[in-house]
Amino acid sequence: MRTLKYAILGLINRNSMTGYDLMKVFNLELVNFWYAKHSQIYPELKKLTDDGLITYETVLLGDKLEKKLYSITQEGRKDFLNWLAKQDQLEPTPKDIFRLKTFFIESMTREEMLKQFYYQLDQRKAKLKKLETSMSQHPYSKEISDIASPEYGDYIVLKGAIMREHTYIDWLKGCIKEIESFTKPHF
Amino acid sequence: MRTLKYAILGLINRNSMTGYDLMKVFNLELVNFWYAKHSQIYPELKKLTDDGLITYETVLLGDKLEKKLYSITQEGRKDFLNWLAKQDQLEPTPKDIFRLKTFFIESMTREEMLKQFYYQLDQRKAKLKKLETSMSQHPYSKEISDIASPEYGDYIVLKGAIMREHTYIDWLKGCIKEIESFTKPHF
DNA sequence: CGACGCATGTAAGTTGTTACATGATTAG
DNA sequence: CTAATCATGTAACAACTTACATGCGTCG
Repeated sequence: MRTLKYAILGLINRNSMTGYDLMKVFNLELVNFWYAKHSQIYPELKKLTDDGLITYETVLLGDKLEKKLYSITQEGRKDFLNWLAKQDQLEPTPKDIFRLKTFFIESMTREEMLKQFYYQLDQRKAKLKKLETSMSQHPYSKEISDIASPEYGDYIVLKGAIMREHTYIDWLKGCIKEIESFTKPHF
Repeated sequence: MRTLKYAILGLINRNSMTGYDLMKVFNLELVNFWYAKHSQIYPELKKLTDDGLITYETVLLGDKLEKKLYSITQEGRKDFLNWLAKQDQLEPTPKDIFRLKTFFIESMTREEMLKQFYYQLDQRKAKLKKLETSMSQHPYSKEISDIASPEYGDYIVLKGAIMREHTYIDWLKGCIKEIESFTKPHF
């Protein structure tokens, strides 16, 4: 589906940036729905340049360090907007190792089960806290300005990530409660 | 992480089965958290056999059709249980093309946005309906019998899938409401 | 001057998808 | 008889990860 291609085009369409910038944006801002290592980004940038969807100018940082500042071309923007407007079938449900382990729960002892669930719960809570911190610092959450601004996109996906994390936590808590009610019930 | 390996070991640990059976289980029962095509399953079965984690006996279906019925070995079970008990760090958040498109929402017109969101909503509702049908037919939902049965694992992951789908739908509805309130507000 | 961050790339390997390829069995 | 399902595999490709590899800039 070439999703990385369009993620890169979309970001460069927002602002001209370098491969290094892209890497940071992916792994800090977009990490809740897309990401890529630099080893995947640089070859893709080369490909997109060859295809005429982006161009770059070399910029000096200090005396020697060269960086490539990429901009989108007309053709690139057209390709991106076309992808964006396309209606997609639902993707397959994302894979989830912890849910897979949960499926096999009958092969664990109750202690193991609970240890697993509590460990997940701790980590999920920490993740949620980070997301809520981001939200509290987000400009859009303070003042609903314009639905056509890039900040609005940031804002609603962040809201979605928080909701998703809440639900995962609720599921974990429900499982724990149920398992514990079976562990020490008859007294 | 060799997750496919352990998914296969876990399933064969539950019941001896063929590659074809595995394919069906992945794409019908486990599809909400793991899946694989037959082109990935058959080579993996070969590998696991070579590594002594599973064995097979050839069974005839009719006069000629040979199928390989795989069973787990002691070594395989040990490997599987070891994986199951291992505490994992949180995986990276699953990728989601629709959330990515939502992030780029400022490059869409309001009509396009809404068209996208409503289309997603329809599909998600249909998916939820299917999940709820599965749940209503699930033996465990009728009579909470034993937490140590395989059905319990089935049941709680299905419950989790329903919760996840509900939340996705709530998010979509929230976005639609917000966008519509901006589309026709000042009259 | 040392640590950390900026900056860009390649190589090897794993995982997963799509397509190619074949043939038997069963239900209507 | 024919379509759907059962059954097993390989080949080519795409996507992604981990490791290798190098060098500059800045802050303390």
